[in-house]
Amino acid sequence: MSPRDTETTLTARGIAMRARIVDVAAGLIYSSGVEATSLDDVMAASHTSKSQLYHYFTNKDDLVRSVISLQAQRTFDVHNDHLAAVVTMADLHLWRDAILTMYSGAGGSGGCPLGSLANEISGQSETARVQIVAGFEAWQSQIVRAMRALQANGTLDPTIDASELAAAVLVALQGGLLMSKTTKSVKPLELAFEMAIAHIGRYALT
Amino acid sequence: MSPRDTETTLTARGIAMRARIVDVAAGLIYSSGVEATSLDDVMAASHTSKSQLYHYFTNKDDLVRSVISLQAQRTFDVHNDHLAAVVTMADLHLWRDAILTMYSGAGGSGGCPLGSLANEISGQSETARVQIVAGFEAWQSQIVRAMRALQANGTLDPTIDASELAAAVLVALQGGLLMSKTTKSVKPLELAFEMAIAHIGRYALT
DNA sequence: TTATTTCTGGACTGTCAAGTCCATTATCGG
DNA sequence: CCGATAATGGACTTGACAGTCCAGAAATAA
Repeated sequence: MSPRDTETTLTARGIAMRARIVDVAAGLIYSSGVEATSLDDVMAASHTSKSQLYHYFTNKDDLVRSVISLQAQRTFDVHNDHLAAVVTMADLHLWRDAILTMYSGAGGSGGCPLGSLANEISGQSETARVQIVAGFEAWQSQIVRAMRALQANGTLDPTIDASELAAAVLVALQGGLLMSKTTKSVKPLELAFEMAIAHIGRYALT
Repeated sequence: MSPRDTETTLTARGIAMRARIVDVAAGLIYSSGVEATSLDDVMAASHTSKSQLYHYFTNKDDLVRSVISLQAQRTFDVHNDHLAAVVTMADLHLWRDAILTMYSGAGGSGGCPLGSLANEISGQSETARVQIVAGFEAWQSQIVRAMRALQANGTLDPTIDASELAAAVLVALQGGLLMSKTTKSVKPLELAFEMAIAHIGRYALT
């Protein structure tokens, strides 16, 4: 899948080096954006040379693609830890609390890694856009699974569209994360969760 | 307020020229972002020369500040047309329909001009961030006014915090606009409105 | 050991972008 | 009409950045 595959074979050391570069690049891009992050920045922060970057990646776009994959995976993992075992409405609040703590603890939210990328390059690169949409869909499918679980055990109205409900929840979170990043306050994200969970609660069976 | 003020005085022609440059720059930045829009791009699209840009603006940041002001004002005006005279819940649906039509008509949403700017530069320039936050607050105050109107005429529970409710609505819209831009579909924005209005509806008095 | 391949260092190139400078043309006030 | 000032054209400088190239170090397999 990756352009690298046809070039060389990576050793264990190479795999680790590559992962470190992607990790560092993801951090820089998260805080400064794709355009504002130069390869020189990545080199300096990861203590690597230009040859290394072009040994592991065909160009900057390739590196960015890897960063998107990493952020999508990380996002998936974080939410999966809390959404996978949802059986009651209270579990949704636990999920909310965990995410809220995570973002407030990190000294003011820096926004959603995936959302930031979406905003910046979904209009520039179609392949990147598709890749990010896939990340969102994976995330959304986790929420769908949680909704279906609630429907299955009689907590939630089984006639409503779990997919649309999940999409709305994701929309709320994205808005909350963007506004929290902008206002440097966790409040918007809190309001987003409250609204999203209340939205789900509208279809709760007593 | 603007850095230009201390330099020269603008004639009517100069004011028009300056406005045209800001307008063109706003369009380019809206579709490509701040970093990806060069002054050469602005020159080409507005048929101006470099001297003109530096005659009307001290530097690129100054131009960007003007673009932010313009977009904040435009956003304010668009929503004001529909929110200023809200007296019933049905008026909120008219507002939703108008905005939805506006974004779907433009061949796939390009996102919120203010939200896109917020995402890209709120982490880079503190002054820009503050300026954008002010734009959001003005927008939010329109929603607050609409909520207060509904509370005043007995449509909405007067004990709830109109400010928090408005903030949640704004969060939903931002999320919807971002997701619509990313997925190239109006659906997320529709879901955002539906959720936001339902959220308001929870506090409606029968 | 030795041949082969991966991995790394860093100098170098070409391009593009921001910002400067100066000359020239339009416009305005008196 | 005529100085002063605003408005414009465009060449030029400087720096940053993506991408190239080649030489050498390290590891791997036989």
